Amino acid sequence: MQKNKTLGDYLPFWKNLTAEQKHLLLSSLQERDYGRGNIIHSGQDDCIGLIIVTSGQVRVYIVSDEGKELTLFRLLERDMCLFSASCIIPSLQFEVMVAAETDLSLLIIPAGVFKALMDESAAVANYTNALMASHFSEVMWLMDQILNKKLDTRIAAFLLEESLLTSKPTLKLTHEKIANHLGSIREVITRILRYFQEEGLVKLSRGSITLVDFNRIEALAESSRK
Amino acid sequence: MQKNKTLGDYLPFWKNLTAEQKHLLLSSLQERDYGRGNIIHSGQDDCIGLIIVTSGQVRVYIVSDEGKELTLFRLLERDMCLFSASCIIPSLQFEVMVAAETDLSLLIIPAGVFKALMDESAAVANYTNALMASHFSEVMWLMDQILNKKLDTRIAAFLLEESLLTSKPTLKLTHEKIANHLGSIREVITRILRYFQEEGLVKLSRGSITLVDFNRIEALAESSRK
DNA sequence: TAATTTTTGTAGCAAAGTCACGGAAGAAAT
DNA sequence: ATTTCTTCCGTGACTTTGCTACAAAAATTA
Repeated sequence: MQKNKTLGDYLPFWKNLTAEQKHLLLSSLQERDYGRGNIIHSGQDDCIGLIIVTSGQVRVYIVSDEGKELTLFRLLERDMCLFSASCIIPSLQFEVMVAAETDLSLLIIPAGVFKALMDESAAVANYTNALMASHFSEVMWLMDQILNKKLDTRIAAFLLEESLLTSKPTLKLTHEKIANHLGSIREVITRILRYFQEEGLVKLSRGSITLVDFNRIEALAESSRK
Repeated sequence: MQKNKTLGDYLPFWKNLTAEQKHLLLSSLQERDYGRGNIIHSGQDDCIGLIIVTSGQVRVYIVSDEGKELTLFRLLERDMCLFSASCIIPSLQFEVMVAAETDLSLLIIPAGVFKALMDESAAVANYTNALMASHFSEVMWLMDQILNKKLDTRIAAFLLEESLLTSKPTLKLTHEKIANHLGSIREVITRILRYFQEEGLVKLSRGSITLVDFNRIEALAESSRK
């Protein structure tokens, strides 16, 4: 890969860097591939660095003491994430998991290198700011969903999102996985999907869900989105 | 007030500023007082600037479409908050409310001034970063509470926090206000407080709650804190 | 004192989470 | 090909929390 060209493409602050800084970034930059399901980052101590998704799909989520999960957001191509470099921002005090949802490739800027750049360059620091703010905004949106929306609408929205990501009407998903995304539990998802099926919205079978009546699913999801 | 001395005291990045920057800050700095219950900041458009609490107590919270509230965190003396200056970080895309919980005094750094400093100074930008990260961390802690803890333990913890803040065992609080803090609803709070009273944890009367059995309240709250 | 507002109580139902178990579908092993 | 095993799903009974609606009690104001 032509790292030089690529990086300038990914990083809005690239043009504000000195030649030395660019060189430092390029020479320390790592490329790494992960297989579907692999953990990229786990908890506070882990600090591989800032990641940039070049292909594939990443899931950022939290896990409670009892093992209940909740997806905070996903990263697609060109997205970046700070949480895998939480050690460079000491006041970021919470545990997140970052995992590969598909086979994927990342660029990794080592934590130490990025920290150095942040300390030197206001442009880098401000970009970091914007990045964290956008993650923060997604989490606040999620907070509103959890507190104020009914689960059926959230499931409907999630199913649509999935079929959009995979471009298929049939999703290879277990009820458990849906529960893990939405911060709910398997039994409740089963219950509601069953109801969806009775209503003719979806067709269920072991390990897969086929969206049948897109319009009505969308109508349901709408009331969660607004 | 000796603004000079004070500001250097409040802002960790003060020593990294140039003389001009210090002057800019000092000359633009505002001092403002708010009465208990006043709204300091409301929603996206409002952008008075970065606030520093010099005395009193601030509540930062969100309000849903249906009017349900949830306290994100509080600010005490010496605390700072970015949300009243969300316009300087365009990717901060959510609506928060900031209100005076007691009579209080603030220092206000106008948004434009702070933005200019952030753009010039990596130290300021990085401090902003740290500030946002610590707010973010508090919200993530809250997310865990909401998703994974039972309401009775959250109420117990909240009552203790209140009695710590006011240094009194009798709290002047309505059930409604507690609900607004915890993102719940009045009836449920009433129900659980009633149960607390039956168990001899608290003594209730209109508009006030007296903590009776601190030990058992703490024991309950413990299971939410860990 | 009467009228009004605020706060609390309560009942009944709905939604979501928890617990416990069983059974079915598919994969792996023999 | 049959058995074993694992993963996934279905279900019922129960708890917790939220929602709706209404009423009573306490404080405030007129």
